[in-house]
Amino acid sequence: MSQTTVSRALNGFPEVSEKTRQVVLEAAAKHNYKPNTRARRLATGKSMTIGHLVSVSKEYELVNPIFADFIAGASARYAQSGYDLLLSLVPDEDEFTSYKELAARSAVDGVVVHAPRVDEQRIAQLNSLNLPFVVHGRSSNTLEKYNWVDVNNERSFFRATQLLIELGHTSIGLINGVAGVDFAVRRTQGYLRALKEHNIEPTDAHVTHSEMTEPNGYKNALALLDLPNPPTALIASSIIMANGIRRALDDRDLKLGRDVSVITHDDDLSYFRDAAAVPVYTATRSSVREAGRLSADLLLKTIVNPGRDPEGILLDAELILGSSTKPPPTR
Amino acid sequence: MSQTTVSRALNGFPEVSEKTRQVVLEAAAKHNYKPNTRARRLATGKSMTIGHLVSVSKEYELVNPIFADFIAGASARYAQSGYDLLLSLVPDEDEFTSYKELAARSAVDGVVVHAPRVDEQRIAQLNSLNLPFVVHGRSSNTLEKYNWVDVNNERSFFRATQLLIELGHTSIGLINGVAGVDFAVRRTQGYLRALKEHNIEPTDAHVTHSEMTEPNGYKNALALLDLPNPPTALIASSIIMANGIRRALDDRDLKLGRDVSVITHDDDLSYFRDAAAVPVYTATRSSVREAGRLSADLLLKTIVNPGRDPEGILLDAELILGSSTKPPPTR
DNA sequence: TAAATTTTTCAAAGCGCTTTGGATTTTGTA
DNA sequence: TACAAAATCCAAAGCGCTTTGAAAAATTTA
Repeated sequence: MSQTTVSRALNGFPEVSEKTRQVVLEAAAKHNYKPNTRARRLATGKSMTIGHLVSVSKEYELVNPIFADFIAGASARYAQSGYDLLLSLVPDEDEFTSYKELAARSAVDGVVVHAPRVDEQRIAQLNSLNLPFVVHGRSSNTLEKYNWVDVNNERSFFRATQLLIELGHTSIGLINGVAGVDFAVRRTQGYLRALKEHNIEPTDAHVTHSEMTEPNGYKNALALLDLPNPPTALIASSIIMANGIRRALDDRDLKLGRDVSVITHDDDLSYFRDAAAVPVYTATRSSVREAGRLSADLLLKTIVNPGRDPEGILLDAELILGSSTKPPPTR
Repeated sequence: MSQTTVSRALNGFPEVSEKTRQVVLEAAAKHNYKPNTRARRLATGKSMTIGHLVSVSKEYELVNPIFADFIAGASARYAQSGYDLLLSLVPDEDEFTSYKELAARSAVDGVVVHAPRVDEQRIAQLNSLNLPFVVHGRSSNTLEKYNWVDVNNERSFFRATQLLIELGHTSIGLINGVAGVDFAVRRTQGYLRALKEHNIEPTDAHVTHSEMTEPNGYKNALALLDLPNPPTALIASSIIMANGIRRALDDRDLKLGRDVSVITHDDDLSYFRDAAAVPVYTATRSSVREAGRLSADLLLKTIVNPGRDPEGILLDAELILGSSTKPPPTR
């Protein structure tokens, strides 16, 4: 039997009879034959690989656990479609160099951009490279067309803030992600809009920005709690920070919910799933794993059909009522 | 100039003069030329790719944040040596199928095995595939030779338990990882050995096994705290569980350290780094990122030199004294 | 200067597949 | 049965590199 026939049988072409296909498939199964990835990729001109570049700040070497869940969602889709996932952690200053290198050596068919900034350069750069990509998040200050999957951060944090105000809180802290990263900016916007709509004067010192680690949640919560007029409620950008906030409250002998209300954004991380009947945290919840799935779908669609117009998918976070929010304590 | 010369110039062969090499390098840099990965891999017969298969329990779809840090450590080494990292999340029941497939289609030059069980099948299977691999952890019940990088779990937990006993605790709970996973078994062994050496009768109900999530830390801590004779100290297998334990103590109006002592294993995760002058948690600390680096080194060495005898690297966790351990409260 | 040696270059083969275009076989129709 | 059409198969080319083995150029030695 010729090589051609075998190749066609395995790749599901119609030019081969069902009978021979069966013979081929059986023989392949028997000898555990799988077409050599390297040869196949060269012959087809496709890499069948999606690149995820996770930028790591050189100084701190942080890897956000959120990536793990996002990638878990995406990975399943890639596998379904026969794609491999190439993961690369790169120092953030030369992330574009890495994209360019991947494109130049034809190592990937598409890439996912994580954590875009408000004024993200990578988007225009990738468009100029002609490498299909999807952004997890958005970039407010760009006119480029691009694929993205994002949560409605502004609206979520508006609602969260509003909820606290309606409970009677007038002094609300925001423990946000790194300044300049798009989602953090939008969250601050939502927070400020809610304050404004209720005629509450915002206080600069009530908003903190940092990597969303547990220690930073702790540190920033302490900073806010130790203010002369401490906020009675805190909004956190990550459930990991919320864990740090709990620790800070502990240190000050304050009780979460009773003394200080907390709302957190909840990415529904698999190791922090808040699935109790009454959730522990009142939260704006949106599964980052689902975002990973959707991003993968979008990217694969774009790769298969390169002419496709870029698309944006906006997810709405649910506002989940838990036991971490109460009216402020009466003095 | 011939293709041969260019190839040799770029790949650093000595047969090309320094002058022509410079010309080639400049031209390549100018046009951002990088040899096509697909063609190069076919020609060389190497995949220049390391596979990380992370098994995901189908039921819960959990992705342990520990992987993120481990992979971060490994990734840097791969990049240095020109290797790509292929990440694949697979349902745990068919993990070997995935290894076999990767090997059959020559997609990777080596793989990393995560979270081996006491009676791990994958090790013998991989040896039979002749695919270089390194295990993060060990497998007690196998006679196979294999590369591994592990922490001295037995000793660490022995020391942790001993410390608590010396502080005066006689009732100590262990909130461990999933039963049957090698590291969890060894930790239990260390814990039991310390109890035995101090003539403390172990109590079955004082040891819990589960995925090391925050909710499980909470749940298991509550279960222990609500026992008729609750332990006065807890040992946790992960700092994420320790966060759950803190929440459980909170719920019972107990103070960490003062009312209940806690020691946790601390993988030095980047989002949970306990770097205060006086660490929050007394902990057995060992950087999982460093383990990732060492694993990568070991694997790359094995790939370059296939005849190499398998090697094991045993890391010793430091016992870090923090503020979460005190003598038991006097009644 | 000529021969021997070393350095530098190159044409061509080959990596293991997919795909093209044509040949062969089978099936359907008159 | 004979022919056209459809189904099935195959030989060979090509994917973009690396590597081999040999040729050409440069250098050294006699």
